[in-house]
Amino acid sequence: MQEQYNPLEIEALVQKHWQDQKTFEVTEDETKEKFYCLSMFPYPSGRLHMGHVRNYTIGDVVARYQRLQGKNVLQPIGWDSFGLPAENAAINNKTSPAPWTYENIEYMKNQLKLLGFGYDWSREIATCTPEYYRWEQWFFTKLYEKGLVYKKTSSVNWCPNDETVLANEQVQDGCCWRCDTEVVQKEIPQWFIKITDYAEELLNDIDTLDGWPEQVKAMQRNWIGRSEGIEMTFQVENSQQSFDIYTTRPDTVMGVTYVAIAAGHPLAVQAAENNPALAAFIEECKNADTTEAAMASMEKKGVATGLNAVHPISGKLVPIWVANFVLMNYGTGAVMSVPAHDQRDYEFAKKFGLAIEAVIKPVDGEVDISEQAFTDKGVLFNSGELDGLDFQAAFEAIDTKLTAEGKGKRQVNFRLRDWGVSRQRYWGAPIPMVTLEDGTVMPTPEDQLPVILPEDVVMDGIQSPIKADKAWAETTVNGQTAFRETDTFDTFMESSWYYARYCSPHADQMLDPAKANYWLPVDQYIGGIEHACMHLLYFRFFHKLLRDMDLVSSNEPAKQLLTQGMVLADAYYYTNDKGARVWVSPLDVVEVEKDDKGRVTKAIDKNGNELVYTGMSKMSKSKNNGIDPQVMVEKYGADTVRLFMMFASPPELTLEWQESGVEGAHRFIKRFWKLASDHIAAGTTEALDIKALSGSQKALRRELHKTIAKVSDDIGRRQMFNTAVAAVMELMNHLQKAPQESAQDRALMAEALSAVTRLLYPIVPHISFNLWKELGNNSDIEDSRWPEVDESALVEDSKLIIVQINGKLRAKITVAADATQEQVQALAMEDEHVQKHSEGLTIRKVIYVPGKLLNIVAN
RNA sequence: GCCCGAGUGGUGGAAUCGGUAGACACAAGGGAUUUAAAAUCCCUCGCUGAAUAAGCGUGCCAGUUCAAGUCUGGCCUCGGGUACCA
Repeated sequence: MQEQYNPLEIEALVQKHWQDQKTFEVTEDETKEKFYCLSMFPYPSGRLHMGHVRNYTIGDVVARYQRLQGKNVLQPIGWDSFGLPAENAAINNKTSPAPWTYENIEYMKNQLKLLGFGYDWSREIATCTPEYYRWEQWFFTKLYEKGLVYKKTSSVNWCPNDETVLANEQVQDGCCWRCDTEVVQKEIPQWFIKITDYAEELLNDIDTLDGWPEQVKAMQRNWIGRSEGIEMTFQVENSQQSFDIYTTRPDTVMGVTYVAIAAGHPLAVQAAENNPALAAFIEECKNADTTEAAMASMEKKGVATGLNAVHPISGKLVPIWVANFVLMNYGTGAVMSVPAHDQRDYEFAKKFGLAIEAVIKPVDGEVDISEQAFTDKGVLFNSGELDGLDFQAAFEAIDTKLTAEGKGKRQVNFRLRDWGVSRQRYWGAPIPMVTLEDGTVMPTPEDQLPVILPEDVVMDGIQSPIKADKAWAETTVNGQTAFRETDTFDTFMESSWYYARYCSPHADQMLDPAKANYWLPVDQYIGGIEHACMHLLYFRFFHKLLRDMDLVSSNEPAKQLLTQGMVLADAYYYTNDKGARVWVSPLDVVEVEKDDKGRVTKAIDKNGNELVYTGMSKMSKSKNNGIDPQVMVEKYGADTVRLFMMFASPPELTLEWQESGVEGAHRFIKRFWKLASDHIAAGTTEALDIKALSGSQKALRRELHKTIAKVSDDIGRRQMFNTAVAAVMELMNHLQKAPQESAQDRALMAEALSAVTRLLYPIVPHISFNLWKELGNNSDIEDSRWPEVDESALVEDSKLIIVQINGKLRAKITVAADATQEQVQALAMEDEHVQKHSEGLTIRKVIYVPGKLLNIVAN
């Protein structure tokens, strides 16, 4: 074996071996326990970034660990290849989205292979191919037949100059990013899937997701947002018209002093006919940014309609206002306003001089609303026959009264809204719906599926090619001329079921239920925390839809979920002669001076510019601080990059890219290589005789087996790969110092190297593959088993006890493993520091944590 | 705004169920080896302090406890999401 560690040579050979042997191709095998390990598939943006490397290294570590547990491990990969960036890139590069996407896939596929991920490449899928999206189209038509799909108008960002729909991302400060024209909201018909029909189940089943982080479950619960309240009807004064409102605080209803309706509400539109000020306000609201964040933080504005509503209980008249914070397409488009008990209503009432009437007071006190609203629950007053009731009693009483009078009813509401899947873009799966000449709207007949998206198109940068080409939409259905839908699906559609398609990627149906039920649910899913609500909810929703179509039998798609943090890097800039900041890649920084605390005081780039260091920030194009994984792999090898990624921080936290840390990881691998190669060069070893070991040999073997136990727990249960690596580093420090004089010294080293090779295998598979063979094993490390802990090696005959006086550390004493509390306490009292600090004090209490700690409480 | 996280030495982080704060690394400083350099190896390394004495120390302010980085309440700062970026 070579004395010098040469990663690029080893890695190429091992990768070729895996490819030739199809090491990671798997089939259903009922004799083995299965393990489905899935990382969120990448968008083929061009090159792999460090976020991908982190995500896929975590997945590969889990998959390889599980394989050594003897499981039948499926680890697939594919491409989430529809989406907006391809359209922008196509326009910039004067090409079309399809070739740009396919070239990126080829390039990134090679990059994944260079990192040595153990994927079953025979299952690779790309969502932009008709072989994939045809089944999505088919599934959508089935959902339509089941009544889970409907069409309604909904607003989109509209650029009046380009006459095109813009994504939220394409709206900057309320203007079009391309032409800077002010963006307006436009109502257009769009397709929706009834995710709200599954809201209750999606919420309840969160409780079954034991392997999901509490953080994600909490976010999903809040996102679905179940609430119990009362929907009640307000009559319009002197009119047959009425409108509904929903409230979760019916106890405050007697404090309603006005109602607010959305600008798009029919009553508002009607009232505006003879009210130019109101009409102008409604027009203004149309152009407002409708994202939730913008809605919540904008200035609250309103205009009175001049109409009054009749309070459903008191019969009093309250004014109807149009307010910019009430949304037409959320809830009923109208809200009751109780300024005394809702802070937003309070501020609105103060601003516009509306009445504020307190009707709730604390159980044991008076209510003070001179500064702000009183929003806690309490006891009703100023509420006629409801006076004295608490929240729950008031809720019941109001429900009973309104139900009897037909003016309202108890209702459960969800914050969750139905899923709008229509996009007015080209690079997506065409929505398989047609409109016949006679106006009938229906799904594309099954024998006309897939509706293929033409790939040979010219992008004009404004209109979708399938909208521009009028001939594309024309077809014949039921003997009539028909026109295809030219909108495409939201790309969340593709990413909602790819995990299931991987189980039978070439099936001539959406999925093969037998295969899907062998592999599903996913045992470990890994991806970014940013997907907590949207993707991960659609993913769960689709699984339930598949179940209700008898395609899968489980209720949830993934048992265990790991959400990894972002990757950050140093960012530097200098200011050029025009006063603009020029961001310099950390790789181009050639000279860094640090003070004696290690803080950056000066940095110079390769062109001699003096730089300003701004600390760590998310790797991004704008700060030019993205580190290309490929450059790092070429410099240090894939194993080093993988090791650094796993060691630098726990998977859920952000990771800071430090090249010095990468060098540290590289040094460790070289030490590992040298330890093994020195051992191998010294010749064969004899069998280990456990009974014959000396005290120091026993101690070393205890370290080895403690490490095996720790790494198994860290990787298998805790998913703390950083501490697993630290534990092996610690062991390696011991091994390097261990004498290699006797035959048993060498036998112990052989046991240790065999174990360490397998402990590190999931993280650094190439070097481990190589050393495993060099250590004399005939079969591949992939066919080996994870090392086992020898419990007898862990037994210790003495223990370290921490001695505290009044909770402060005063001594550390070593006692026999079977020492009693009395013996420990007696030994502790002999200690010089313990005596000094307890002098003149009376012992009040002694707390003993067996084998760990003794705390003497004295004064 | 709302929902969810995070905050520990010069730096990344460790402390798993309330029990030694700083494992393992990086950086820095010192030394060995070398003609020299690289590589490698050894030592020091939270703060104050002469100290292997003592005190202080986990974003801030309170609290619970024999004991708090960890639990409770209230803040501050940073990050993710907020329904058409993926």
